[in-house]
Formats: sequence, structure tokens, C-alpha cells
Amino acid sequence: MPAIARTNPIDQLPETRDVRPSAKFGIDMDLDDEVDELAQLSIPDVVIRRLPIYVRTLHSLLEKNEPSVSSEELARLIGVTAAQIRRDLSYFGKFGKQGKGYDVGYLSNTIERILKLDRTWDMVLCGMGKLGHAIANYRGFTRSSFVIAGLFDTDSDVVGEMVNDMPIQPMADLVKVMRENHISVGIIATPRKNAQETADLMVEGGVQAILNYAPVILRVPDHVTVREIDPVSALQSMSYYINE
Amino acid sequence: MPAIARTNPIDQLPETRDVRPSAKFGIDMDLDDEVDELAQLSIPDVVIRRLPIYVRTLHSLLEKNEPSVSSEELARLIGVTAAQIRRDLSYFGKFGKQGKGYDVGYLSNTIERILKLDRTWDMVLCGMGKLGHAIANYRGFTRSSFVIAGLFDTDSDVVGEMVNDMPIQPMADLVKVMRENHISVGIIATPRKNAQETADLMVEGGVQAILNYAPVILRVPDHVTVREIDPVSALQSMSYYINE
DNA sequence: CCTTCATTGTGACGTGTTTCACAAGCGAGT
DNA sequence: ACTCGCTTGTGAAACACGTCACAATGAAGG
Ligand SMILES: NC(=O)c1ccc[n+]([C@@H]2O[C@H](COP(=O)([O-])OP(=O)(O)OC[C@H]3O[C@@H](n4cnc5c(N)ncnc54)[C@H](O)[C@@H]3O)[C@@H](O)[C@H]2O)c1
Ligand SMILES: NC(=O)c1ccc[n+]([C@@H]2O[C@H](COP(=O)([O-])OP(=O)(O)OC[C@H]3O[C@@H](n4cnc5c(N)ncnc54)[C@H](O)[C@@H]3O)[C@@H](O)[C@H]2O)c1
Repeated sequence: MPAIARTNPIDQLPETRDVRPSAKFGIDMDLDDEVDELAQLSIPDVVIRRLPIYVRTLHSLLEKNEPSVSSEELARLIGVTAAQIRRDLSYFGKFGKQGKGYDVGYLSNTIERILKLDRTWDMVLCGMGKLGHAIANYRGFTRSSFVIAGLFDTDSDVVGEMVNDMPIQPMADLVKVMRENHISVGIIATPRKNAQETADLMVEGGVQAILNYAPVILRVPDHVTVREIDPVSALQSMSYYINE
Repeated sequence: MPAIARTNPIDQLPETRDVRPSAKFGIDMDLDDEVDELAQLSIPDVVIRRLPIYVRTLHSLLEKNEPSVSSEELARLIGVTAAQIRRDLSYFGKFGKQGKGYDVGYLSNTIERILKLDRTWDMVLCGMGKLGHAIANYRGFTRSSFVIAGLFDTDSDVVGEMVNDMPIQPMADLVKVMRENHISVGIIATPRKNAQETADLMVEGGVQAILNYAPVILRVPDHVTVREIDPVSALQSMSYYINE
């Protein structure tokens, strides 16, 4: 059950499980408070999950050369309340100016720093079937701090094949490659039945975040975050609301 | 902002927006309570989103020929607490037996009825680029009450192409096709910039549930449920928790 | 420098969700 | 028929999260 923490399974679906003390206050502390270094605040995972949307929306404002934005306007764009945005941001500090709002570029950079998006994360991708190929060729990740750095499969027929300029490697090498390259993010695109064993290997390799496309709940240690991508569950929960 | 209700945007990410009075108690009432037909209970969307996982897990128990299961064991399999499962189910009625647990087949059927999965839902899929092709060929949907019944794109170069035995149709026909065939579920796989206009057309066609793969928050009327599939946001929120 | 205006950041409050804990009920065994 | 052990269903309590509402404050303009 610790595995469920911060996980989309019951989450993408269910939704909001967060067994552990949530998150620790991780941004650089303001200088004024030297005493409280250990008094870390626990930030709700709900809040963390909203931050990427804030970033995305701020980026679209940047493209339009908007210099600043009020919580009111940002809220309208995103579809939440202004109070929620202000509250969310207040977990991390004070970034706005009264009467003015938030500087778009500054806020966007700040949230990216909070989320540790001001760097690149290498990822391994396991399971190079149809979905794995699609993911490996997807351009959307690179634009967002994440880079697929290794492709893996058990099937000797596909091992060696080049996909998007990278060779598919045997699963036997996964742990070694992850350790040698300090890779802490993994994507699982194997069949359902092999997902758990794949997750176990990733854990052995030092994974800290897993994006799981297989329709199973993964059992992982507490320090590993899992998010599920599960369109079928999404559809199945929506059908409840359809009339007639 | 009503558009956000029950939506994964801030939800898959953010996570748990639910502006409206949630859901109405929709399962057939037990015969004993004739008075309260109008006293409909509002069921939290969180609960609804967990139900597909319950169903999935029950199916895997069925495969193993387990005749019954306790909330304790089910909870262990799913990674939630037993109390949560019992509470969730109690929104809909009493399905277990003291000392025994739940009949796997019966509970699974019951939840499927609640979610309206005891029938087939036709879907339209808009945007037949790389992702659209992958979705159209994905076999996972059919196993789960959802069937892609129409493919649409604006690009005249791809219109007419056969994908998985279905022709890609022009977007101009979308509304007509949806209405004539009473299709109430849509999948959006268009570029980001065209997602809102596509959603608008689906609404015109009578859509009630949209699965949105484009990274934008859609604005839709209150009676439409939207769920986002957004792996990038999922990764971006997980990176917050990665140490070093 | 003072006034006005807009908008933040946050206590206090309210609602929603989860967990606790236990009386009630079923079934097996005697 | 009675007892025992197990497990449900659910009030009540705890906790988490979202919203209200307003004092505080920066900026702009006189
Ligand atoms: N979430 C989504 O959007 C989505 C979409 C499509 C598929 N899926 C899921 O993704 C998974 C893969 O789907 P697919 O259509 O690509 O299937 P597929 O059968 O085409 O590919 C599976 C691949 O995984 C490899 N594999 C098997 N065991 C492995 C292991 N232990 N380690 C590494 N690789 C292993 C196989 O050799 C194969 O290449 C399935 O679980 C499916 O349900 C999810
Ligand atoms: N969520 C995910 O897992 C995921 C994965 C990959 C891509 N995406 C997103 O899905 C979308 C499509 O990605 P892709 O790689 O297939 O892009 P693509 O460019 O290959 O395909 C887009 C298709 O949409 C069509 N289109 C454009 N405007 C349209 C309109 N108004 N109505 C109908 N069709 C229209 C285009 O003709 C094209 O065929 C993008 O928004 C991308 O960000 C999401």
C-alpha cells in the first residue's frame, strides 16, 4: 500500500491517494529563517500535481508576451479558483505583487525550479512493442525536461533494432545501464503481466519515478513515485456520468 | 470553470477538481425504499474514479477462480485501506456478507452496472496523426465496453485512408455522424491548438464524455465530463519528489 | 507625499474524504 | 440451537483540502 502513495492508479482513477506525509518543502529557504531548516512543511500532492498545469499556462502567456498575470486571470485560464492558485503558491513563498499580479516569466521559472524542471532528466523505457515505439518517437517529452536515454525489451527479435536513433537493449542490461548513468526515471510499456517484474528491476537500478502505462497497480518502495496512464479507467469512470 | 468538474486536467495533474455536486445516485433503488426516490445521494467523483480499479482487480480474481474476497484482501491487492473500499461500496448499497466477504462475480457485475459498463459505448476519434493511428489500432478499448466507431481528421491527405478497417472521415461530417449514431463519447488526439474547436464540435454532436490527449484545458458545458491523458504533466509532477 | 486602486497572502472557516472502531450478522463447527 | 470467529456496514472523529474575506501592500497618478 505504500506503493500507492502519489500514484495515479487509484488516482488517475481513484484519484488522490497520498499515504505518506506528502511532500517535503524543498525549495531553497529564504535567508531570513535560519532556525527552521528542519521545520520542513509537507506540501499536499494535489498541489504538486497542479503545478505543471500552471507552468504550461504561464508558457502560453509568455508566448503572447503578457508581462504579468493576476491570480484571477490565471484561474480563469486554467479553470480553478483564484484563491486556490494563491493558496497553492503560498506553500512555496511569495511571488506576486499586490495590485499587479505575478510576473509571468519569473513565476514560470520559479515553479519550474520547484518542480526541478530546470534541468534534464534521463529516462529508460521498457517494453518496445507498439506503445513503446510510439513513446520513443514522441517529441513531446524532450520539450519538457525529460529525455529517453535507453530502450529495453526482453524479446531478442527486437533487441538491436534502432528506434529514433537508439538501439533497443536487452533487459538484462537495464540495471547496469541505470546505475552507470544515474537514471532515476523509468517508463513501463510492457504487457500487464510483466509490469511488476519490470518495476522491480527499475527499483534495483535506482529508479525514483515511474510512469506506468500497464494496467496494474505496481508495488514499489516508499521512495518511488508512480503515476499511471490509464485511458481505459478514465473512460470507464466517465461512463458513470453519461445519461441514457 | 464548470468545464473543470470531474476533469483530469487539474486532476490528472492538479487532480481533484469537482465543482458540481458530484454525481447523482444512479443505481436502481432497492425496492424497500419507495419514499426516497428523489432523495438522491451525491457520490464523490473520487469514489467513481476508483471503481474501474476495483473492477479490474475483481476480474483478475475471477481469472484465478476465487469465489469470494474480503475488503481486507481486495484492499491489499489494490493498495488502499479496507475501510475505504467498504465505504466506497456503501455509497451504492450492501454487497457483502459478514464473515465471508464479497462474491467476486457478483460484486464485479454490480460495479460494472453502476458504471454502466454492461453495454457498449461507441466513440469518435478526432485527429488521425501518429497518436490517432496508435489509438485506433489499440486493442485494449474493445475489451472494456468502448468501441471506436468513427475516425475523423481535417487533413484531406489522410481522409479516406483505411485504419483498422475504418475509413478516416472529414471533420465536416463529425456532428452529423455523432447525432445519427447517438455517439456520446469522443477522443481528442488533435494538435493542442485545435483541441478546443474539436471539443466544441463534439459538444454540438452531443458528446457527454471526452478523453483528451491534447495538453490543454478544455472548456465544455457542465453536462460533459472530460478526463485528460497527460504523461508530460505526470512526469513533471513526479520530478518534484526525486532526490538529487 | 498622499490617495486610490488592484491584487496579494493568509487566518478562519467550511466542505469533502479518509480512517477508526465497533455493533450486527453470517456461517461453520459442535 | 448455541458459540465463535470473521468480516461487513457505518456513525463519529480525524484529517485534508478548498474557499471566503479582508488587512496589508505595491504601483500609479496627482
Ligand atoms: N496506457 C495506454 O495509453 C496504453 C496504450 C496502449 C497500450 N497500453 C499498455 O501498454 C502495454 C504494452 O502495449 P503494446 O500494445 O505495446 O503491447 P505489445 O505486445 O505490442 O508490446 C509489449 C512489448 O513488451 C515486451 N516485453 C515483454 N515482457 C517484457 C519484460 N519483462 N521486460 C521488457 N519488455 C518486455 C515485449 O517483447 C513487447 O515488445 C500493455 O500493458 C498495454 O495494456 C497502454
Ligand atoms: N497524451 C499523450 O499520451 C500524447 C502522446 C502523443 C501525443 N499527444 C498529443 O496528441 C496530439 C496529437 O499528437 P500527434 O503526434 O498524433 O500529432 P500529429 O501532428 O501527428 O497529428 C495530428 C493530427 O490531427 C489532425 N488535425 C489537425 N487539426 C484538426 C482538427 N481541427 N480536427 C481534426 N483533426 C485535426 C492533423 O491533420 C493530424 O493528422 C498532440 O496534441 C500531442 O501533444 C499526446
